[in-house]
Amino acid sequence: MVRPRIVPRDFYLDAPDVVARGLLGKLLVRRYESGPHTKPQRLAGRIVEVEAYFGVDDPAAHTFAGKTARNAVLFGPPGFAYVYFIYGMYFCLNISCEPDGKPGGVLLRALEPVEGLDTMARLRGLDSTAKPRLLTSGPGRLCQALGVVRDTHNGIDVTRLRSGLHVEDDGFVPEEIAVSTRVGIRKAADRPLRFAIAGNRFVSR
DNA sequence: GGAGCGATGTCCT
DNA sequence: GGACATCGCTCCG
Repeated sequence: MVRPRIVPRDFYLDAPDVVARGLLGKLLVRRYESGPHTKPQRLAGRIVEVEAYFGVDDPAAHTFAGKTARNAVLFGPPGFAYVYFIYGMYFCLNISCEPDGKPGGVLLRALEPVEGLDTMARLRGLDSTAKPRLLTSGPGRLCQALGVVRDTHNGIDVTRLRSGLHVEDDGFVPEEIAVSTRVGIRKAADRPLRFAIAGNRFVSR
């Protein structure tokens, strides 16, 4: 392992499938403050499952029908969080990629929890003895475990420490990447754009 | 352990 | 009005 370093904006300039593969093994880190007088805590998980969404020629992408108020972040510069509300209950987190003006993003689907598991369990409404797998295996679950919500996090820069949500590289490199089709979509459901660390227990489903 | 299904808010057709 | 990049519960094997 290397001294952890924040993943720079250049990393996110590439096409969604390239960025998606590259994100596997990186750490998603949240600086979480439970109250005004408590000191911030690090919540961190290793990214083990992602999906790529192309901007224009991908019918499954939120950006397929053009720019709207909701998806504007995906049309902006790379390295920003796109958080949206789904099924009336959950949030999902993407990171924008491609140059400014060209839409594209990567959905984070599962983490292997690394730091702050107790707090993650509490935020998920689970007992601290709950199986770690229930904390962050799934796009809605990982947002809940890290306290990621749209009001606070949509549009923030994940290449800045002060954002409170960033991605860092500690040198971990996955041995093998498993490729499959994306989960939970109807359109373009046959495209091989889901990537996961092969054999990792924290991959969803 | 897996299929089926209801909950529930926001956005665009 | 319908679809939705989900989850957790029930029921069945």
